[in-house]
Amino acid sequence: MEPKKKRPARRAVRPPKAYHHGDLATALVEAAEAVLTERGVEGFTLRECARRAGVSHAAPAHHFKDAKGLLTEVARVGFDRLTEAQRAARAAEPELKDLLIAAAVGYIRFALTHPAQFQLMFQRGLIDHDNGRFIQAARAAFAIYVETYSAVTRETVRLESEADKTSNPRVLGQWALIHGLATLAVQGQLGPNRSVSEIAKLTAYARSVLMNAQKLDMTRR
Amino acid sequence: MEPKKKRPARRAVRPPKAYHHGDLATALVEAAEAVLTERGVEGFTLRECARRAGVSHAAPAHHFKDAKGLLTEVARVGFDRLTEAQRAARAAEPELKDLLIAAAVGYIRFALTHPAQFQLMFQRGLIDHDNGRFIQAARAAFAIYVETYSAVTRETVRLESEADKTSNPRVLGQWALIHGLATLAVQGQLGPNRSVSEIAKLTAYARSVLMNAQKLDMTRR
DNA sequence: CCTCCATCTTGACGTTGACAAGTTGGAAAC
DNA sequence: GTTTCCAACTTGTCAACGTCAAGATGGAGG
Repeated sequence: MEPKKKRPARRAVRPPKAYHHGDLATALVEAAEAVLTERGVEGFTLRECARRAGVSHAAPAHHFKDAKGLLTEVARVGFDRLTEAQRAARAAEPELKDLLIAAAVGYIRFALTHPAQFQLMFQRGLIDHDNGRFIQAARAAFAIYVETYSAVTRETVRLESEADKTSNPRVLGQWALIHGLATLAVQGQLGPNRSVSEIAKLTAYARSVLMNAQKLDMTRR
Repeated sequence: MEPKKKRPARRAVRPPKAYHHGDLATALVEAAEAVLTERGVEGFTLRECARRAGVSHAAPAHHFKDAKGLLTEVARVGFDRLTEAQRAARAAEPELKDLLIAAAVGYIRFALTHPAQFQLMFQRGLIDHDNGRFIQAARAAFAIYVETYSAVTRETVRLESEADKTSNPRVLGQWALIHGLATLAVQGQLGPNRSVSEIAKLTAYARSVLMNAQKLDMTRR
């Protein structure tokens, strides 16, 4: 990335900042993201990431234990982005009643614009699911949605433990609907996408599906 | 699969039947399924499959072009099983109004009992999505659901082209909901599963979510 | 200036998917 | 019933991968 900004002569003491390379950890994460977008999840290679970062093939081991470690970090960043995507989409929506749909569209748009990352984030085996920071990031992404749901429906939904995700069938149903739409779209099961116009069309579809579901939800309440 | 039926002395001319090995193609598919269940999608190895089938590492190439070819066939078989699971679940349900939910539970139960296969079936990059037989099998699994939906709701839904999947927001929404539940459950996002009792609990949850959704759907109609 | 250690490199090992070339054995032709 | 032939399978090889071990390097702290 850009060269380190402050105190070019002396680097800060501890945190992962400037070393011989500059900041290999983040450089590797960015390289990994690029590889994922270009070659997909199954085309990911640790050595390729090292190559793009301009270091030897064994260098990553000093920042991430192994390939799974790097991928876990990439997934964590992905969840942060997903959280932010929902937050931004929600913020851009003026109508209170459409907040949930806006967040959902943000969710789906993220999935469609970062398909490989999205696939990685929800894939067992490639990620260390015991990593605390990863767990926290993943939970935050869901929490945003619960929070929005709560705001729109006036229901008080708290997310205290993992089990709570399954405790409210209404929230679970909504989340599953959105996640299902996102995964089906990403995997091309809803017809070929890729192009920007197709993505727009799909989010429009998603919007109508969600509108429908929510209207029903409201009708019943 | 079963040994050739006619003319035990003489093998039929063309179709993949008994060779030196017996029926390597199916043996490889079965080995692949075993590897997937034991080691997961990312632990899959062509050579391991060959080993389990008792042949050399290059033997699979004569039946499947490459690893992707074998995995595509495994995924195709998986879709056949998914179709059958839905059909069986539906057949066991006496109440007409609950047919759709029964099929959906069959869908989710399949996903939970064959997690690796399910993940493979809906994963880009590992599968040849241009393979005709695969496409047909995948479409059939969805067609079962559309058919059931149609039977329950009296709506006439035809599945003529790929684009039709996205044409009816009602069907798409239902499918997405179920698929979302299945994928989230498989990836452990709804809490740890694995155990049989957990699976039962999850399908019960799914049933209630679906009941809720369908009741709303009915209310509105 | 010197020392130390995190960072990075070099080299190696075992394993993988794919390819090429050789072997085998049963069906078909004679 | 012998021969021919070719699909099915084997052996050998290659580049690339992830991981480990051991060496090199250079900036920070003494």
